[in-house]
Amino acid sequence: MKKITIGDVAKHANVSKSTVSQYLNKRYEYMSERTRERVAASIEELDYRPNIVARSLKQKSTFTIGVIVANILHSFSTQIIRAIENKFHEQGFHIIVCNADDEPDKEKDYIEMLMAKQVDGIIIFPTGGNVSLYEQMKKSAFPIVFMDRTIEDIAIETVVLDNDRAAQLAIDQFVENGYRKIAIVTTSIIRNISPRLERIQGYKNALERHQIQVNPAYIKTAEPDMLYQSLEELFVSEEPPQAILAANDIVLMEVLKYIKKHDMKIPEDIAVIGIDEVPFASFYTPSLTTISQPTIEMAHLAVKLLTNQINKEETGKPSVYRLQPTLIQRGSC
Amino acid sequence: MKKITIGDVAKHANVSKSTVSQYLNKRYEYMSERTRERVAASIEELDYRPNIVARSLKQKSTFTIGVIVANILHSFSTQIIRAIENKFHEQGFHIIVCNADDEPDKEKDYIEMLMAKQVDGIIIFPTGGNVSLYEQMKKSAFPIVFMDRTIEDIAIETVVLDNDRAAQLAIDQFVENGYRKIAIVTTSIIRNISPRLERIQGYKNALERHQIQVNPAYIKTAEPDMLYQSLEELFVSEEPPQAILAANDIVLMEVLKYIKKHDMKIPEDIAVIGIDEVPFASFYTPSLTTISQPTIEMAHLAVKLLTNQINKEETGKPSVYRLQPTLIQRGSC
DNA sequence: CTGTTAGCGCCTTCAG
DNA sequence: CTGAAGGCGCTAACAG
Repeated sequence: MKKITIGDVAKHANVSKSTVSQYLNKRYEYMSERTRERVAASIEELDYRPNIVARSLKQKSTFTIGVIVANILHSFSTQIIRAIENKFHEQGFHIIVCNADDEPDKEKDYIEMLMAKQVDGIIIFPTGGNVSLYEQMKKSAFPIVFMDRTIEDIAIETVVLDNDRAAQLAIDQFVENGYRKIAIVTTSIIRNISPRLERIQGYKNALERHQIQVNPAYIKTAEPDMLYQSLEELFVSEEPPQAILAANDIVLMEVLKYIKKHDMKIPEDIAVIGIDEVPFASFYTPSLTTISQPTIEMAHLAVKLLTNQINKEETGKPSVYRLQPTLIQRGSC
Repeated sequence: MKKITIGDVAKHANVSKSTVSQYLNKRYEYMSERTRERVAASIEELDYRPNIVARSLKQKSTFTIGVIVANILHSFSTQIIRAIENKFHEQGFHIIVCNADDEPDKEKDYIEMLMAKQVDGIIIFPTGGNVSLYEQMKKSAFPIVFMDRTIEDIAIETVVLDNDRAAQLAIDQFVENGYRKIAIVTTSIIRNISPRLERIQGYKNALERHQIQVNPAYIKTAEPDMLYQSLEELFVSEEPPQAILAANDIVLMEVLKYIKKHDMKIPEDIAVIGIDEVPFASFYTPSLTTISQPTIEMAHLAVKLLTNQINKEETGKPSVYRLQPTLIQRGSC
């Protein structure tokens, strides 16, 4: 099964390779009607398929985009990926998805691999552990946009949620419903991941605004497998909270597990709000109040920004885009 | 920002391009210690990155695999993709994921695109709508393995669940718990998608085995957005079922929505078992009994089969691999 | 041990 | 309108 090439088609159609190439690129002005038909027929007959690798080598564009997510286990990542893929597919681009697993080393490998593969651009949920690499990419004008997390002091276009506001929306909702002992729990902040920090800050800001004293014991951060223990600490304390803000979907699920295990009632024993929409929110019992991210918009914006960079369309706009979350009121608060 | 190439490195290090190439391919026997160091230094200094596209053109291998899922909305797809990605990543392969959205035309486009991109192989959840294309690929010895669905009369290696057994496990569980009026609901079978057919068949087989009459009204199939209506028909009938087998995760969620909306109690009013494990199964109230697919094993097997094909290792083994499901007993039945 | 030489398959001037 | 020629960046003989 020898691969058939443009040369074979040319021979078969009795024209030169360049004519076939013209045909492939739809430059029909450059050939007679008859030639065109002959070429078309030969392509059909030989079942010829152009080799995109060869074309890419020549044209310096692979029509492929890399997407590196920090952690694919978040439903947010999955949703964003889906939306990005849809959008790029419309434009004839493929995407390669990589999961850095929150490990800067993996992230570095992926970035280098993707660049070696000559992808036309990268959308990345940065771990934050490769600042000098980011800078280098930026300097070499490689198209890149950050998603979900901001990295300080780097002028790279970034699309994130207004995390402060997300937390405040949740706290407002709690306070409106009469809760004052409110905890927030989130996954580990040892690497200063911006959305987590910002959500905690938003939590504090909101409490202050409502003149509620911030109780440090009500702020819990831990790796996913330590979350159960953190919750235990929260609830066996002298003054357990009456409400919990789960700062992302993974935390939310851990919270729900804990609550079920200890036979507590939502919202009577404990009210909960989760940031990130989860597929079961609407039919869980009780239904779950959540703060949802505008994933589609975020994805589309990121795609747009990246596309502009690829096409070298200059934009004088600001570099960090914060999109607005929405409170979806349901039954858990 | 000119791209720097192997030639630049060669010049900088005062050696020939081929020596640099040798170095890149770790054939250090072919050069002196000093040369090696010089090359290494130059690469470092120039921040050189090999161009994989050029290499691929020469070597006829892109170290990239295409994965086309029929419908990415199924959690099963996501799980499989994750496992496939992990496995291939170990071997230095990238994967490109495509979502055919259950549309044969999209599937066709993707297959052609991936082949044009010279991927080394494809794993595909076939829609079933492109038989002649499948055959053609098979004939040209292009590495390919099917997943999740069987296609008749095509000798392509296929990894699927033992769907008959999956349904039987569920029915056995229902019957053991005293249920006899058991319904099955699944997504549309107009395109003869094998797992759906097989699950229905397994359902029938099990009922027969238990000497329960098969009631056609208890077998419902519909597109996702028509599922609600199908459930309505099921429950407003003269003799509503006491138990429902949800044949996949999407159906399960619709069932749970319906049940919640109508304030029914699980399992008192209606028992339910779902095929496919869902993330909230363990902490839903009640916890959900499910039939889980061995996703990791399935993915690894598919990867292995594909890898063998890529390496042209002949296997005389059978062509359809049916892996075993597991019943996870919880509280919904 | 190192350099020279041909391509891989395609695209793109540039003559004819 | 069509064809010849060169080159994208890298690899792989094959000489030296």
